Amino acid sequence: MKRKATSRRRGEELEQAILDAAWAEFSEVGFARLTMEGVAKRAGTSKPVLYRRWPSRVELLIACVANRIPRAELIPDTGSLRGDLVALLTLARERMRLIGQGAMLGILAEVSADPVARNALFAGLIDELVTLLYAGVYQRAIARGELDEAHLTPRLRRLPTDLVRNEFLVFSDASDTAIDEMVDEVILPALRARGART
Amino acid sequence: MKRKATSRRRGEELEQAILDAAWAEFSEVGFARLTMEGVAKRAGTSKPVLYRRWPSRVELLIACVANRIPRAELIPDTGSLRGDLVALLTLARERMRLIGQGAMLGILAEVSADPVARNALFAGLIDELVTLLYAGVYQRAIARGELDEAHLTPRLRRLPTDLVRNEFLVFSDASDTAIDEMVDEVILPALRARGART
DNA sequence: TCCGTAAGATACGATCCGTATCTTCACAGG
DNA sequence: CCTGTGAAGATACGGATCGTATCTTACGGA
Repeated sequence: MKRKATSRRRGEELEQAILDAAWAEFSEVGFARLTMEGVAKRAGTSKPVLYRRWPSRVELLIACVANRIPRAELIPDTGSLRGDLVALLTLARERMRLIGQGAMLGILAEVSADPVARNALFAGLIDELVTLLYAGVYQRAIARGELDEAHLTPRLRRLPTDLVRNEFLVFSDASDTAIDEMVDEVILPALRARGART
Repeated sequence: MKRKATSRRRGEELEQAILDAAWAEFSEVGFARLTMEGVAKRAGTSKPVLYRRWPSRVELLIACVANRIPRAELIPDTGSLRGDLVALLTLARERMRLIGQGAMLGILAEVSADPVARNALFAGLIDELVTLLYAGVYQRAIARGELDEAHLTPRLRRLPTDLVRNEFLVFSDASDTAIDEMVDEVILPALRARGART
């Protein structure tokens, strides 16, 4: 990854190269062993260049992850609330697998004392799934007549993502079986109890 | 915290003094800034003594927390499954408040790559609440006739602790309102769906 | 062509991990 | 009461990595 002596990148090009290098380094050595020096070397640059853009290791990682996660995907319409829920939880799982348990925990831990970075993280990565769930899956179910707006308390809106996130943070993955359990034993019963017809 | 020159503690006495010092240090500077040297100094001993007992910083922390958390508490019999569930979730919250979000995330993060420490954590701190839930709350509900053994899938046994843990890990606390929501909007409906009479 | 700005290289202080080494004490067994 | 053993406690070390300071060099606009 050594760069030609007479080719010096700048601005956007350099920034993207660093983010790519950070992702590659992260994929290779994992969150815990990722170092600024390693990223710099892989990107063909040096630490001060990184610190000129991100104030700390964790902020670089957040930027790197936000840069890599596919944004605003659509949940396919499977024709039923149950199918859509399974699709959403599966999408959530794939995203979390991309990041990995160690990195999720590490980022959350390092961010838990810093309200600014915390808000950035939530706005960029955490709240989006809930929005997808509500604007896509739940709204479709309402259109189908399976759900009513009034059934959806804030807690029930968050429930699916809460369940899969917990599974991932504590048990490092969510199996297909686990997803089915969440949907059939928890989410759908909770919705039906408030009047959903599924 | 300097010790008298001619008084050398050993065995159990020394170990407890170290755990107390670790807890004091943790309460004062927090998880992220707790160092082995700081704990040793406060305990009036030195790092090698610590490393003779615990193989790493995180294992000392786990032992320290496990030592401080009140063990095998009883969930009061409130006369109903709902009341018992609220009591359990409240107890879980108090325990987590004692530890704090930062330390919970930090410990989970450091342990996520180390299966040995991971097992120590689960055996000492995580599984116990589920056992309390099952052996206490759920068994009483079965005796009352509110629940049947057959209603309790593994997922539903874990559900209450999963919910409150997620709340704490992501939002740093669980309010009374949040606990009520979990019980009334999620847990009880899920149990009723499988035949519980509550 | 020339100059300012940022890139890139290097070195540094600081912190903290986990270990090795060595001395000193407490307790047990004779 | 005396002495040997093993753990306690002090100190120092190598190694990693953080974030910063300093300096030279190239790019690109005027």
